[in-house]
Amino acid sequence: MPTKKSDAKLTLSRDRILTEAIAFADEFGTEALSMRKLAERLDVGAMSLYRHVANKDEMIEAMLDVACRKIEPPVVDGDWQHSIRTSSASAHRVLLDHEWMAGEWTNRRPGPARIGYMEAILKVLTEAGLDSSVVYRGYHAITMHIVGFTIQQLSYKNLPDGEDLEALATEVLTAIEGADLPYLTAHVQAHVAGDDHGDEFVFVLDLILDGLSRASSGARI
Amino acid sequence: MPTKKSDAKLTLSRDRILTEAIAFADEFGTEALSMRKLAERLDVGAMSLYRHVANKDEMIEAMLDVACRKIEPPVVDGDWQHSIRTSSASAHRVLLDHEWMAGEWTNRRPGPARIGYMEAILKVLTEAGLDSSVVYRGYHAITMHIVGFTIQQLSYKNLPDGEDLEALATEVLTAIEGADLPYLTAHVQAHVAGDDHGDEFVFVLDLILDGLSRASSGARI
DNA sequence: ATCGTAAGCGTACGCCGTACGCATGTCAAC
DNA sequence: GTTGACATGCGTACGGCGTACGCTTACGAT
Repeated sequence: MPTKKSDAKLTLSRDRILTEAIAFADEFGTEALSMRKLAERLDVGAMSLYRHVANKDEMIEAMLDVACRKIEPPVVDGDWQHSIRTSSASAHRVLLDHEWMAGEWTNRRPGPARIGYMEAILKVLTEAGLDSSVVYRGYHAITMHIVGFTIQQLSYKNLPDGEDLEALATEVLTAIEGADLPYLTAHVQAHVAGDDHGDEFVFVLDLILDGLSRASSGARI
Repeated sequence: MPTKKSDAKLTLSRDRILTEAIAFADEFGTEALSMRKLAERLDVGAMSLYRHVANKDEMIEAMLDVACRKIEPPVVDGDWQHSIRTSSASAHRVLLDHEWMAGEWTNRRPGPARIGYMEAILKVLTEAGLDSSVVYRGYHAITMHIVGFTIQQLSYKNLPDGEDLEALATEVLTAIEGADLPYLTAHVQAHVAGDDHGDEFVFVLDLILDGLSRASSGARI
């Protein structure tokens, strides 16, 4: 036990814990993340972590919020649709960089960074002059699209090549015997053949944005 | 230990296990569900369950699929939008009846029932004459909306009265000091005041459906 | 030199999922 | 009726988990 402590790691800190926890989750997923293993990575005892985080749940919420800071929120400028598109692309990118985020996003309470992001979206939609009911609903449609699309996308991307077909075959066999699923088969093949998921993402997003602007000037509600 | 065994519970079976597990999850959530507690409810030893389910994950997937059977899939008739709307309302209802479902939906592999549901949606969209790329994207947009909307809806409905405001206040204080969040505040108040969530659900769904039919005949892609 | 305080950590408790192998009830074959 | 195969239920135990509790140590202020 050295008297001077500067021999090895820097002193433990909340930031260091969260950074390492995010790196761990990026590599192995939040399911595999345990306080003991995280502490080992940081060369400290497990209980030392609890000086800086309240408990595991609070830590994961904090991880989520730290990662959320990397999302560029939309800004109010002339073209609200462009602004939302740009910010959504950023969010999509971040969710793909940290594959554990999308799953946690739907289950955890928002922290400061995510609250700021929510506020920014609502502000842009409101300042764009959309009807308040359209703002209200549009916010949900946009955020749901970002997270939902990413989740679906990640669920397809586990296997390197055309091994989705194997997965599909398994599913077909598991399903009602003798049932063939022509439409699903075509859908999965489209997924396997599909080159550019970014465009898929923007396609549906634009569909939502167009619908919002139309709904706002129209007579609906 | 009685020689005759018909004195108490019927014999254990996969169906009985899944039914009880679903009831448990409905009441306490999947997070609180443990094999030991489930076994206790069924008046059996914990390890007995493993004669009928491979492990906990497989059991939860099976629970999800059993619950999925309650969703009425869309049928091919004259009005594809009406058919999708009706089926989506059914799915929405089921997801609200079993609050644990939406969270698991995004994280688990689909079983037979859910595969059948997927197939039915794809069939309806295809038979409606939509362009194949629109089918492909529309499927995602629709299913994402159903699950995503329900998740958001459930996250707001935990507190009985206007206690959302308390939650918001906490969040505001947690966020950057001195930052006020006028747009978010308005949004939450709209949520609290909002009477009919069913209409919100249909509003965004219609927005998607309209966009799909427009995208199909239009020049996009 | 002393002491208050905060940071790190060792131990232990009560959960969890589940591997393993034994006990028991059922039923077919003789 | 006996036997043996087989499916079903279960008791024990292992390793891992989150974390409560209280001790040790380092260090800055006095």
